[in-house]
Amino acid sequence: MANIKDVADLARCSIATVSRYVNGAAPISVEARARIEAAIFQTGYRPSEIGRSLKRQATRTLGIVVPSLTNPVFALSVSGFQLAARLAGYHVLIATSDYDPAIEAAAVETFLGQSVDGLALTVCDSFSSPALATIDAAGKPNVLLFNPADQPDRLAVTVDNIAAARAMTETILSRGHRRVAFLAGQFAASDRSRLRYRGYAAALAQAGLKPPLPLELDFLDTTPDAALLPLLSDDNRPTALFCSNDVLALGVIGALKRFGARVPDDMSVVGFDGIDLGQMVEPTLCTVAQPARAMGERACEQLLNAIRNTPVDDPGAEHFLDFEIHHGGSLGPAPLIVGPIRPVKQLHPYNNKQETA
Amino acid sequence: MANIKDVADLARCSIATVSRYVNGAAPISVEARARIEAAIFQTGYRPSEIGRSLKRQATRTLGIVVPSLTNPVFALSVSGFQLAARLAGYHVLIATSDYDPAIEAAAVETFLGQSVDGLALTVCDSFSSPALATIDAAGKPNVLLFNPADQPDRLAVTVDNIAAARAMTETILSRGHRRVAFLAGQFAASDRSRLRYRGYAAALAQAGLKPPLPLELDFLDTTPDAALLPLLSDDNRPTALFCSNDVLALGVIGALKRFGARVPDDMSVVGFDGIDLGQMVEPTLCTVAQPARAMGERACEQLLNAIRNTPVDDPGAEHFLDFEIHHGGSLGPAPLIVGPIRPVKQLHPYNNKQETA
DNA sequence: CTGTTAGCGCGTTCAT
DNA sequence: ATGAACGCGCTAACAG
Repeated sequence: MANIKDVADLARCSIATVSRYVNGAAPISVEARARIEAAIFQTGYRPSEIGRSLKRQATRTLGIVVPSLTNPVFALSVSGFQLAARLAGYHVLIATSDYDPAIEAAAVETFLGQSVDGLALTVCDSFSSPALATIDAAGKPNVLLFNPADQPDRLAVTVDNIAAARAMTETILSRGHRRVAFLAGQFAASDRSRLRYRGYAAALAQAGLKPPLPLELDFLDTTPDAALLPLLSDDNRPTALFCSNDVLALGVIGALKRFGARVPDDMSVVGFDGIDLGQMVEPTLCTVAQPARAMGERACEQLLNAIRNTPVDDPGAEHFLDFEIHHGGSLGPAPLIVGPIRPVKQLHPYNNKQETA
Repeated sequence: MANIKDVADLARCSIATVSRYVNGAAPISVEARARIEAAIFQTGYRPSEIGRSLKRQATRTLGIVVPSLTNPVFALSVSGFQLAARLAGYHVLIATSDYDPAIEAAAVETFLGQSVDGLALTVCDSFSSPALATIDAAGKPNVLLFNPADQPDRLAVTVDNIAAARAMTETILSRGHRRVAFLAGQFAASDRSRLRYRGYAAALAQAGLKPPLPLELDFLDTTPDAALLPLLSDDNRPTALFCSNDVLALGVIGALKRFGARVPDDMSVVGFDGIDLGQMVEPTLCTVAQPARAMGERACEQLLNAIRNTPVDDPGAEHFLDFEIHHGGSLGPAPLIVGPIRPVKQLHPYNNKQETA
């Protein structure tokens, strides 16, 4: 790989002149300019960002850590973050934590070692995050994405999860449902899930109903069928299920269909996130949508402000974006007669390899 | 941010000793070791990867560019790539091209400037990719992911798209279908789509059928409903639709349901990719599954081999992984009576904002 | 307009 | 076992 000296030698000038040309930092004589251009073309020279970073003491690189890339809501937020970063001339390093605080912390260590200029992260629990502590100790600009702010001066881009879940629960209740269960995928590992449960519980309480405990479904490689069975086969089964995210909700709807239950006639199901695929299925998924892409973009802007120390009206405040209730077909009126739901087909895992071609 | 000299001063030793301690490169006296450890703890010192990279002339960083992160098949492959890289002690830079060859090329420029040690990429068309040309010119180790190899000595991790599409088409034909259409999302911008069409066309031809031209559906912010109308409302409409990817297939199934058509009774639909969500909906999506996560991992391994110049039995060969036909419920037998399909509801876009909370 | 030089953080060679 | 010194690629301050 050619370096600046190779170009300078070939162009018969000093490296300073080449640098000035590359950065447009000062006027260059036409002859020198021509020789430099030729030399750059000949050598295929490309300035080394790592050399630049060393000198500049800044990398123009941001880090972002999310629980996973396979949940569309995170993929979308990363996408927005990346776009905003690129428009501002920044690069992005991405890490996934797999909902593990230890991996979170390791990713942060990595990023600090890489000298990123700032860091966005969606952690499991912002109030007890070793990763966040590490960043603070290092004094790196940072912003939370989806998580609530754990300190008054913490930057955070999120929606009001409690209010959102409360609004959604009220919507469910308005359709006549009185037995509503809350299902969570990663309850222990997600402060969002817990906030949403609080909103749900508050709405139920206000309606004079006693909120049941959340049902935690930790299904990864299998269907949620087995875990749902006790809940569904009860004589006093719920008539509506509030799932803490859309991926979970779609899985639950699949299970219900396999059980021979109709959605929403026999059981209503709602989700949270507003992923695109929820609007592509029938019935469409009733959910509370977060503007995930915009949130990623906003997080990036906030972070860049912090890095550049841009004065803002309301520094270090929690940044709430609006959510939207999507009235999909998966939420219907409470059924008049309710019976237990039991499997009619044999349970089977998702990844059923039925034939190899 | 503390640097190695700060630590050395505090520990009353030279930077060389600190370096040796940090890298475990040579034995250190117990007293010095203790002082260094204390100093590191006190200062919060973290070795600068950028300093190391400058010295080492290698960054232990890989780049990967994919069309988008919001298509689960790419998100999954990136996830696998990332995992394999981390296990090998490498970091990963990710870029998305949005199916634009110019952005692809720009991403490659960026990565080269960042001095990544190697590059994995899913390009629009490997046979006419400026990005690929740039990498070759720079002599950077690289591997194609999902794309076919454009040269004999190109590393590529893919499935045999032609054979896969052919097998799937034969499966469709075996159910009695005689009019099968091919729908592509990004036909022009995806060499995979075109290969799959070739496999499809070959299977039809072998069955004595004339393959119709592919129908290109470039729907991003709207439903495919309008674009499908001419095809579906024809008296001689197809009885099965081969979609070039799963996201497209799910969108098409949604459109059919909105039209009041039943899948698979009135129309069969199959996809390509094998995304998880395809198995969560009812009917489950019949598709040919690629091991996307494993492909990402394999691509990473191949790339690392190339970087380390590991001798391999079959260097620079196209690397085919096995695909699998997933027999989902969306493929049924050809209907006995076939009538045109026309909309029963009003068309509406996906992102119908029905209420704001 | 151009060249010389110092120094960013680090690993390493060569002494000791 | 330890330290001094160089250089990786680059930019900026200074000198001309």
